[in-house]
Amino acid sequence: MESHAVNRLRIACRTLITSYPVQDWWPARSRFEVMVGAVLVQNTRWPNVDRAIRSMRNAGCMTSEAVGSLHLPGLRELIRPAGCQSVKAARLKALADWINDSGGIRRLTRKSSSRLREDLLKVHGIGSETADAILCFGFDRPTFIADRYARRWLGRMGVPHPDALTNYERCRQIIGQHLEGLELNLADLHAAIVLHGQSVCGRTPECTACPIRSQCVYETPEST
DNA sequence: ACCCAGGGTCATA
DNA sequence: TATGACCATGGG
Repeated sequence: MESHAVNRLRIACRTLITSYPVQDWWPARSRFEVMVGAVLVQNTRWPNVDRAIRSMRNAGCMTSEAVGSLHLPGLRELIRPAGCQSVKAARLKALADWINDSGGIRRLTRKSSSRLREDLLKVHGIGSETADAILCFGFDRPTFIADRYARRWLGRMGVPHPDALTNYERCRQIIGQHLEGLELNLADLHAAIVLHGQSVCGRTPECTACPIRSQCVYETPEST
């Protein structure tokens, strides 16, 4: 990517972060709760996830030990509001088993980010995006989350590399490289990108109320 | 009565 | 490797 494009991207990132309420965008009381939320939020709206999380809290099941020793039907019932109960209950089980077999979350904290990501991807039900969300918000590791919102937004920013917009891993690699050493809070950036995508740039190409419309490729020169 | 969301897996071609 | 069905609830 050309240098001025990278520079434009960097400025847009900062503008985006300061334009949205990114603090505590991911509400969670523990690392484990972040991980649970990351699984439950797969293809699901947060309000539904919140209900499921609360019901797990109320049942005293918001620990890897509790989830590990809970019967599948019971867990399925607890997380029902988040949808896809059967699938997600099994995934939470797999997650809890992995944590417990690894000697707890404390132990996992010592791993390097790349190793942690590798191991997360081995857990059945945790793909690249969920792994990155857990790394970023659960373990406070700087990680660029190349989800659909991000890729769509990057397209609007005029990111030229075609591979960077279709493939998740490619996007994470390429963009992560470009944001290297920019002192950006990538958790805040992800929050801002999602909030941005959900508010104004989610479905329409026009960015009427968009805080970064001056950098948006859909904002043609003749329309201003 | 649709459509879709802060995805991932599995079965096909 | 690249699509498509499937999971399933709640909100628009």
